[in-house]
Amino acid sequence: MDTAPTRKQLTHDRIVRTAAHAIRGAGFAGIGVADVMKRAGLTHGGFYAHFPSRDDLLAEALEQAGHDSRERLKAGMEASVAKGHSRFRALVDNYLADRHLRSPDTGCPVAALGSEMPRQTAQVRDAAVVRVEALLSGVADALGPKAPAGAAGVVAGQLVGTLQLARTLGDNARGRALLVATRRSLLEQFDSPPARKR
Amino acid sequence: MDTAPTRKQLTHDRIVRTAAHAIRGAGFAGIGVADVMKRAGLTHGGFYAHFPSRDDLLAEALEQAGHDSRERLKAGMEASVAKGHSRFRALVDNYLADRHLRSPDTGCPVAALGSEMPRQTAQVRDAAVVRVEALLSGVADALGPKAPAGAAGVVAGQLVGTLQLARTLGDNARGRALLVATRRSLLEQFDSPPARKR
DNA sequence: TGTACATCAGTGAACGCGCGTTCACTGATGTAC
DNA sequence: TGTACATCAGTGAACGCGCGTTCACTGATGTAC
Repeated sequence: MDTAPTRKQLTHDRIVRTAAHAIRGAGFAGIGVADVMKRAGLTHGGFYAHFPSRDDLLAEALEQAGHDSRERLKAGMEASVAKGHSRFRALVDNYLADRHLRSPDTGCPVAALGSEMPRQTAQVRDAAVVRVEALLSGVADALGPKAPAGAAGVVAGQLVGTLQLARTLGDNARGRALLVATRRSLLEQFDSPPARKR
Repeated sequence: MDTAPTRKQLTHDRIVRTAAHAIRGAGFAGIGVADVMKRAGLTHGGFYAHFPSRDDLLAEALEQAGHDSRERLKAGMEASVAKGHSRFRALVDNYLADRHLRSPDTGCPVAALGSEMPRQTAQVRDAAVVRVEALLSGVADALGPKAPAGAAGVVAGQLVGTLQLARTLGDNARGRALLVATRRSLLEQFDSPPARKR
């Protein structure tokens, strides 16, 4: 039987969740042990009772961020599908939503950390690869079984890159125009019939 | 008349060029003043005779990286065009070349730093926006005047995102497969006749 | 062409600060009887 | 139900280190006569 979580496990979870937001908001390099502990309502001294090293936290936080973000995306997609849109359109509209421009700390960690991932330690990089794989499988799932081989990778790259460029341009007309153009392009290229009949 | 560069200007340039490689290889957060000065063959004390602050160096280095990378891309594209490929195909083949996977420090700074850009100080962010604009105009140029509106943004996002994902997966079969699939997809979607008649 | 001096570019020691990590400790929680 | 003790989770001071930045200085370069 699953035992109830201990006090320590609850605290551990709280730290990881805090860090999962922090890395997406400030980058791997932008967060410190003391800062995360403080935000979790603790003092930094207790950190090493929970994690062997800062890198262990980064790896766990990355995983948590992936789960958070996936959950959020799923919920948004279900709402879109309920409105009659294809799963692919639901994915594209939700991933490239204007809202996602503003709040990187609750969004996709691959978009928030993409360019930093190849530079991390082996441990963190491994967790990053798992996140990329999860994104690819999520996209493949939304594309459906009839999509051409390699389409998931193409679409994932497009989603991640466009969101980053749009965030760099800013939460303004130019950034949003980039999102709009990319949503349209992806739907034209990859959307399956169900959504076409408007 | 253009005066010959002073010794100081030459040194300044050397520091900027060194930093232009360093930021692409290690990220904005991954390089320090002392480190860059050492790599440029100097001691760190002299730094502030050249730059008001570290951020000033980052902004200049970003600009330099953009110029470097654009020059390199142009040269590669000219070779491809000489072989009879369209300008767009030349862009795609060169930007998403396997070689680009391995050497981020000589490649496109937008791909190398994309996810870190929105988090920088206003000064560095401004330089980043200029880099994104330069990428967009380079892509628009390769697409030619008949391309649909917004296509440059779509293609730029695709190039940047795919390269990042491929780098995260690694310089191996999986990373390269992502590049191959994206090259094919971009050519199918956006390439103009000249290159089609193989 | 040679000397005297001013300017310049780069050196290296020092600063305060925040980082990741360690550790002796305290007070709360849980267990034994 | 109540007391005694062991275990546990979190505290806070301290560590060595490297960071960005400052500054008094030195030695090389350039200019004046």
